[in-house]
Amino acid sequence: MDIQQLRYFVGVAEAGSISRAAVRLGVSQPTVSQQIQRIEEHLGVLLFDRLGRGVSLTESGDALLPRARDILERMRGIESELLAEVGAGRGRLSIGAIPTMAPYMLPGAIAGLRRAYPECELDIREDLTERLIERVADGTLDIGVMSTPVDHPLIEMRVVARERLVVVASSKSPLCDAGVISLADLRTEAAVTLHEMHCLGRQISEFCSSRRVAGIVSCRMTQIGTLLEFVRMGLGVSIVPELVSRRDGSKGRRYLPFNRGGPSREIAVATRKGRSIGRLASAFIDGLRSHLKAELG
Amino acid sequence: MDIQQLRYFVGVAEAGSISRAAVRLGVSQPTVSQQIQRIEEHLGVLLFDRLGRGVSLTESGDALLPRARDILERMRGIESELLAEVGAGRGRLSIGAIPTMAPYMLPGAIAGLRRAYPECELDIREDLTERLIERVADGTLDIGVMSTPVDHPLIEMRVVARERLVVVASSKSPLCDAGVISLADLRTEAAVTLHEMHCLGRQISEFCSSRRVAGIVSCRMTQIGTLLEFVRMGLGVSIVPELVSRRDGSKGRRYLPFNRGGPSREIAVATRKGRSIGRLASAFIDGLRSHLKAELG
DNA sequence: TAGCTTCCATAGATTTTGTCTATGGATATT
DNA sequence: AATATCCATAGACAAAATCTATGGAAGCTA
Repeated sequence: MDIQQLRYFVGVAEAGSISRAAVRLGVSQPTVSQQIQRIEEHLGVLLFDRLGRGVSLTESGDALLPRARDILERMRGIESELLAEVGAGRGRLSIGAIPTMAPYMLPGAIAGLRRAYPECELDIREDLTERLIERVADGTLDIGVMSTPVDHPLIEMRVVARERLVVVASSKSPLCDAGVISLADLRTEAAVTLHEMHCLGRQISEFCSSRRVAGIVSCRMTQIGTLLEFVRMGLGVSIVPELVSRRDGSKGRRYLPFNRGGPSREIAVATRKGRSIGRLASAFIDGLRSHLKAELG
Repeated sequence: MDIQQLRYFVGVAEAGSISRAAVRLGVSQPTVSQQIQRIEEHLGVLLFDRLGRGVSLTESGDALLPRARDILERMRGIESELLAEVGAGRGRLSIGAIPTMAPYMLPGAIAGLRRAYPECELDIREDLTERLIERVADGTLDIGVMSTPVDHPLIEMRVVARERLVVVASSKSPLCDAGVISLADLRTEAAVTLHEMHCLGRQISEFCSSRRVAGIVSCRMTQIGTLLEFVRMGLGVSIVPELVSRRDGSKGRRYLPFNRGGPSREIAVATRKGRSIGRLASAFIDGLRSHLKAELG
């Protein structure tokens, strides 16, 4: 049984006549006759009594009518509701971010998303780059927020911003007097760095070694928060992303920019290659980009 | 958009792959590909991302899936539910009967109907033959219970029984001694008869005049009940249908059959010509027929 | 009652649509 | 790098929906 046939059936029931229904439906009378016959044959019951002057529903036809109307109604509703629903951003978006970005970027980006699509469901996950890449590749995550470079055949990367790295030191440190840091300043400082399980940790150590800045590394932390505590206690200086400073209300630390050619990292969004970007995902990326633009200039 | 297309869509969504879905659905892979494309074109959105290794739902596809499932479910349900509903006799049956039959026949016939189809809705109406015929002809009534003859181009009559008419007299009447009445007996009796607005009234008066029995008609009643009261009070004898006697618990009256060649009336069911007889209507007619057979022999 | 109109069903032609086979290009898998 | 898998396209074929033309039955009108 076919949608078209149901349409004809309802048409005939409402018109009370096959030929009148045919006119309304914009087809020829035999067409309607034949399709009605086909439904009747398919169901094995007569749906209309042919009365010479039009037709009238039989008991079975009467039972079918509301169901047919219902289905047609739903079919009609599909398109508009579908677009409305997608447009309203109902639906789920799963986002992953690396630990050195999540706390500093997601809240701002998500605030923008929620403003545009209040009804969306979000699923947030924090994990290391490699794990995030796997999840995006296998479809578990829609979006991964991380740093470049990432090389995976199934992953497409979109760079949304660049974030400078800055030096953080105890307020009592003599480095603070300079106001601006040059690479040479760091050679003599004790340093507290992030563990290399984090891509940020690797980026910093690569940067330092490439510039021949082999500071005295005393500790490898797994969280930026811990790192900051060590710095405050004067156990060394460190290098952290610029956004960390925006969030730090403590008086015990000072953040010092590099003078020029200082290190930075790219903030990028990873998606599954070939997969279309939904409106939610798209809105999130936009929100992230504009949030970072506002914060980082 | 087509049911078949929705079926393919759901199939692909469940299989996660067009070719696997094609196998499950028992059609070729290009068939499914093409129909999916057709829906996408029709809706103007992509429903699947082609990932090289199978496909996966887009945001829009995800929104469509539950609706598509819903519609398919309802389509699948139509046939079985329809037959079940009609089979269960859910639905309405409107019955009309003439006043000289309704109280004596409908209760018994309807009892049988309700036993078979407890869920049916009944709409009972009592009216004179002419009015009933109109209602049946225009479809307001499904069934009319009345007596022959009826001649109307849109009405089909089914005789279901024949009912003898009997004489009713006061217990004190000398007629009671005979036990069986001959026509000659009536010539000398005062008679109370039914108004000729009732077909029964006309039938009786025709019968009498054709047999040259011109009784002394003292009154024309519009209800059999009233008639019986007059008889009990000894104001005359009357002729009533046999079934009336079955219902009469009073000691004040006696019912006396005619000896032979006595009057009778046909009990018939009127339906709209060309209109199919539903299960409820059919069950009612059967119930009426068997009830009358039991009561009248 | 005769004639006209309306209405539905049927038949055959035509077009549209659904489906198939064959094939090519793109993407994983070994 | 070779192979296998998967989806898209093209062309052929078959099924179906639809159309026009026509016939028969039933109401309406004079």
